[in-house]
Amino acid sequence: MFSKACEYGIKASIFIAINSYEGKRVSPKEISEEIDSPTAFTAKILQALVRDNIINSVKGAYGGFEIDKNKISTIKLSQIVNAIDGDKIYKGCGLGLHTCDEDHPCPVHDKFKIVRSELRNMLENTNLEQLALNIKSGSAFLKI
Amino acid sequence: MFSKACEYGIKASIFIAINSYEGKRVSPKEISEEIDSPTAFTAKILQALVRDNIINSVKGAYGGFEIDKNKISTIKLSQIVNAIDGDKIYKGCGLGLHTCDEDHPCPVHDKFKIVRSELRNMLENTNLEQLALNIKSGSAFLKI
DNA sequence: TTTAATTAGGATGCCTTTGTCTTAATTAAA
DNA sequence: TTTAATTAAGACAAAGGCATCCTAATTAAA
Repeated sequence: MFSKACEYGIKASIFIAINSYEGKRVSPKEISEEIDSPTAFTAKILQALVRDNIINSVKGAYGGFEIDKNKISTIKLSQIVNAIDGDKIYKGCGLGLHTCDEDHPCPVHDKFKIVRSELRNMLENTNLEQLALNIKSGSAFLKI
Repeated sequence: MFSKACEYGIKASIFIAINSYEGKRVSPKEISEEIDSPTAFTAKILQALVRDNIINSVKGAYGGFEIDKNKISTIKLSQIVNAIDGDKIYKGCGLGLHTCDEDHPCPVHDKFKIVRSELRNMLENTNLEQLALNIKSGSAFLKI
C-alpha cells in the first residue's frame, strides 16, 4: 500500500511528535532505533519531511528533529503520505490506465472509487496528535 | 495498490473471458495488444494464472488461452490478485509491523481495518463476468 | 512423420526502490 | 575561534520488480 519510505516517515513523525511534546529533539539514530528502520535511509526521509515543512530540523550541536507543539494536531496523515509517496495512491487508476474517469473508466473504476475514497477519508481525518496519543497511552506500538 | 503484473493479469483475464464467451482462444500477442502491455511479460503472468487454474492454456498450433465459459462468473477478482500479488494487500500491516493485530496494533491499525475490509469486500464480490460485460457493453475500457 | 504454430521456462538486463557511506555545511558551547 | 555534534546532500551499492530474449516442449494439420 505505502512504500517503505512512507511507512518509516509516518512512524518517524509519530516518534518526533511524542518527543516534541516533552520539548525534546531527536536524532535519526534515536528515531531509527525506536521505529526499527535503517538509520541513513530514515535520515533521507526526514530531509523530505523537512523540505515539505512537516517537521523541523535544527542543525549543529544540541540539534535534532522536532515538530512545533501547536502544529502536531494539525498535521494530517495525508500530508505525510503526500510528501513521500505523492497522491497516486488515491488518484491513480486501479488498473494503471493512463486516462480513467467517469467518461472513460477502467473495468473496476466504480468499485475502486469506494475503496479509494475510504482511504482518502482515513488519511484526511487522522492527525499526528491522535497517533502520538495512541503510542503514549500504550495502546499502539511503533515496532515489532 | 496492485503490482504492474497484477494489473496486466486482471486485464488479460477480462480479455480472455470475453473471447472465451465466443469460443475463441487468444495468444499473448493479441492480449498484450488489447490491454497495452509488454507481450513477453504478459505471457509470464499468464503462466502464473494457468498454474493457479484460473485460466486454461492449450499448447501447439491453434492453441492459446481460454477460460471455461461456465467458470467465468465464478472467478473472483480476489483469486486473480491472490495468484499474482498474494494476500499482503489485505493482510499486511499498513505501517509494515511484523506483528500487527488487536493485541499489538500499529498506530493506524483500527483506521486501516476499515479500508482493508472495504478492499477485500470489493475483491471478493467482483467476478470476471461482471467485468467482461462492462467491456462488451462499451461502458468500460481495457486501455488508454 | 514432418512442419509450423504455439505455450513453458530459464537466463539475462534494466530501472526503481531501498539502503549505505562519505563529505560538506551548520551551530552551540567551551 | 576552535571544537564537537549535528543535519544536508550526493555518490554509490544491493535487491526486487519489470521487461526481454532465446530455447525447449507440445500439438494440430499437412
